[in-house]
Amino acid sequence: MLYEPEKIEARWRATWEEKGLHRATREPGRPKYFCLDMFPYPSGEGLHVGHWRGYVLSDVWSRYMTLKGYRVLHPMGWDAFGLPAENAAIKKKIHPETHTRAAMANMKRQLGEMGAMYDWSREVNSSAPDYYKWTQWTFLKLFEMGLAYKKGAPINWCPSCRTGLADEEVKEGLCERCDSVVTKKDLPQWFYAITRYSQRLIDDLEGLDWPEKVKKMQADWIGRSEGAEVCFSLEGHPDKLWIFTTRPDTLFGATYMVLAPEHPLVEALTTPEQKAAVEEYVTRTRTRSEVERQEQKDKTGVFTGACAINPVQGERIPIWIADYVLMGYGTGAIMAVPAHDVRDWEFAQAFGLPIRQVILSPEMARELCPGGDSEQIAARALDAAYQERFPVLPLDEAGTEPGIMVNSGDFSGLPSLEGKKKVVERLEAQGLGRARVNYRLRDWLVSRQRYWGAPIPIVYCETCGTVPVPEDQLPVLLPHVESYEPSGTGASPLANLPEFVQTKCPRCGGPGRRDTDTLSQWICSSWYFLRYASPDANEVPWRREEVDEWLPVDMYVGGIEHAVLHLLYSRFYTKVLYDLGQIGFKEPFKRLFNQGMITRVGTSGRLEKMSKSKGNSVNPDELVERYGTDALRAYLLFIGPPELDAEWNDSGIEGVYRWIRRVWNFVASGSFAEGAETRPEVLRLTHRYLKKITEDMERLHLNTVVAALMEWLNALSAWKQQESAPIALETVRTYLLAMAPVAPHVAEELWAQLGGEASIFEGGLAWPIWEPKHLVEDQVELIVQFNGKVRDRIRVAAGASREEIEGQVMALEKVVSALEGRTPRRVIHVPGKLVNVVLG
RNA sequence: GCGGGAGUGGCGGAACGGCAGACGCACGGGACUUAAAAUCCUGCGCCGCAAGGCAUGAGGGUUCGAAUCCCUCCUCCCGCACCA
Repeated sequence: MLYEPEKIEARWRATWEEKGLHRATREPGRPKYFCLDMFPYPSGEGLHVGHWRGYVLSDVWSRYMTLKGYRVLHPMGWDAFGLPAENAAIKKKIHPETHTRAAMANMKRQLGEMGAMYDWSREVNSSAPDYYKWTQWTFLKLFEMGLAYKKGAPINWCPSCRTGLADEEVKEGLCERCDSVVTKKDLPQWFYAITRYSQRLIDDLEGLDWPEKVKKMQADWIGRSEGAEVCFSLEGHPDKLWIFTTRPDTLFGATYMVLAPEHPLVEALTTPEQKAAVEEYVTRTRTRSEVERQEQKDKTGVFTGACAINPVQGERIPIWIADYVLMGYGTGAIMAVPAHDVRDWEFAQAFGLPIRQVILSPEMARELCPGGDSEQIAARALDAAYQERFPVLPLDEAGTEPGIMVNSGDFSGLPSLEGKKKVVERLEAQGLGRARVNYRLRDWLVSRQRYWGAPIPIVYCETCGTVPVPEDQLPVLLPHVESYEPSGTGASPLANLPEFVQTKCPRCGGPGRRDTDTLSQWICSSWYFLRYASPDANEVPWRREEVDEWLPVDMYVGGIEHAVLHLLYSRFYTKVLYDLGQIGFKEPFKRLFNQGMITRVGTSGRLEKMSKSKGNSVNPDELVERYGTDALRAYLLFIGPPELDAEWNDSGIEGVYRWIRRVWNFVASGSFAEGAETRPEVLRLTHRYLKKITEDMERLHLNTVVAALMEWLNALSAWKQQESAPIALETVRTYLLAMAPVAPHVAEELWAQLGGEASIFEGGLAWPIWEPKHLVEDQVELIVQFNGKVRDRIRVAAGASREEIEGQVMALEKVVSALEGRTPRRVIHVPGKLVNVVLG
């Protein structure tokens, strides 16, 4: 019988579906396992083998966990609302709704052919009213908590996507989706106050079984930094100027101040003589994009004409404005210490401002006091400070390292770390400062000026103001429109629909206008994993007992591109819902796995991430037709370590296809003995590979799992050929179980051919366990080395003593001739592995 | 600039203090075939007829023993990038 995958694969998938084999069920006594893929957006271009990689990985893992006896929830759904889906539709000039429906159907067919054990009864679709009703509900919950607010501010604007963007969606000044240069635009927008969760989002990273890289990317993005706020009074002006610094120990070295050009005090402070220059600079800054700012890193700025008073020694220092100080961070103002900050140094150099050293680095201290111990160094530094030797040593760059405070009044002589605390203490006592922690994270901009999304459930009423749509009036349906292209004016396409916009105020019944923006797709995907627990719930977003049953997600598989977008937002949402008492856990994803990309040389001639637009995509449909799904699955595992990128090789799949066919022929052509395996050699072989495969599975080293399956088959084939006695059926069945997660269709078929009545996946706890007793050998081979180089090998009895073995080694012909009568300097004996004879 | 990851045959990779190159791809030789495909057997890091020597980006170090640990450097990839 020939191996013809097309004849068995569809049949088994139909059988699995009929039996409801992949339905996740509640069943007391068996532990649950939630294995989740990041849900895709329906693209119309379908899936390429790069997409398959992650899905195959999670499916192999789900099937393995099933065989280990877990009740596995492995669902799939569609991130169907939002920019990616809408842009895909616009590109094809098809209405997003029509396009999305067709794309989902095609992708669902492809996912079906993959043979993944998805529980399709739980499919979710974020663009369906019964889903986005609850997306809107989450918005209302955040609104009630005061976490959703509207503010007018210059926002990130993508002129190509014609919508506002969150900071996380801007990469190096370019739009994350379309690479256009992001500009600034003044638009009132909805924000989520994610910054209130900054510290918790950092703290809870610790317990997560995630790649360290992703945890670090999140921690860096949130960007905690400890320092102090310091109050400067202003000369001839009643207001105070608050600044944030991480280096209060350098306060004596502040030689000028800088305000962000947007700082509220700029106008009031600027003197008449400087007014024109300052206004010109402010206007210029406002029109520059992030990219322009990044390209031109030379420091620019203008003097305001005003001066501030240093709170520690009363010195007058000039106040400048410059765009290297950002309004969005800290207080939007800094004290500049050019001697100890590289940016301030550059600015001072550019504008000829004074540089005063107030920290003596350990190297300089040594130079001033050669050969001295640390006390002498400190004393010498003190001496230098008291004598007001200024600067202590000529600086040729900013010294940012900690050291000893000098030129700092009675703080001189303190190590800078201690000085930080002392300076803050004194400022606090005088009411002129306080310790303070700042975060780099900004609040999350969630409104989009686009059509294809969940409408924001808010009504504006002239008498009641901003009124949330009551829960029982949800969903606010997205109207079907003919013209859905973004306007680009900042108004969403929905603003052109009077029948949508004009409504009644839910509070007073008077005339009201609906909010016409839609919610970012990142909101739809910030809670979808909860919906899988109760996809059919109508009256609630999810049933508490079902969420408690299945969540949190035990294993989450997806690309690293979501390291700070989706994963940060989902963690925030989970914490908010926890605070609301809606769920009982604080982190959504216990374990995270980022699969590597599949790359291939594209039209550009370079090795790039696979995608249709780069002309390097490989369609799985054709490969499935030619080699079958099982071969493609196995090849995507075999291609390399799953966490690393891998280059697609067109002929690489041949190897795994041949392996599967050899398994087929091995089983189909064989006559096997009934009952258990008795020969220790075959048992040893079986358990050796079982051990290797189980251990590699646990570590997710799926490439070596496939390699071990190949080796195991090669060994069994060789054994079958050379021995007259047939191999036991049990041995073959064990092999099929071990290969089942990788190649489920062929394993299932051969299992049935060997008389299996139920599905190979139905056993529960069917994963074969390796047993140490079968691995024991009576003889072991040891390597014999001279000076660490392999020169010979010997077989010794497994229980042989050290003396026996070394005696045997010393008697070896090669050893005798190498020694030439001398005594070895040393003999290293690693039991079970080697004997290393160290010659003189 | 700062931070992280990676450099092993013609190629993908394995080993992660103890036999470097498992398992495959490609390629060479052979069997079967009228022939081809498929399949099977066999060879395959480099130098050398061989014995042997040399080999894990480069150089140093630790160790009886280093692809693996440490230091310096080079190259590539990724993240962040005026966040005070």
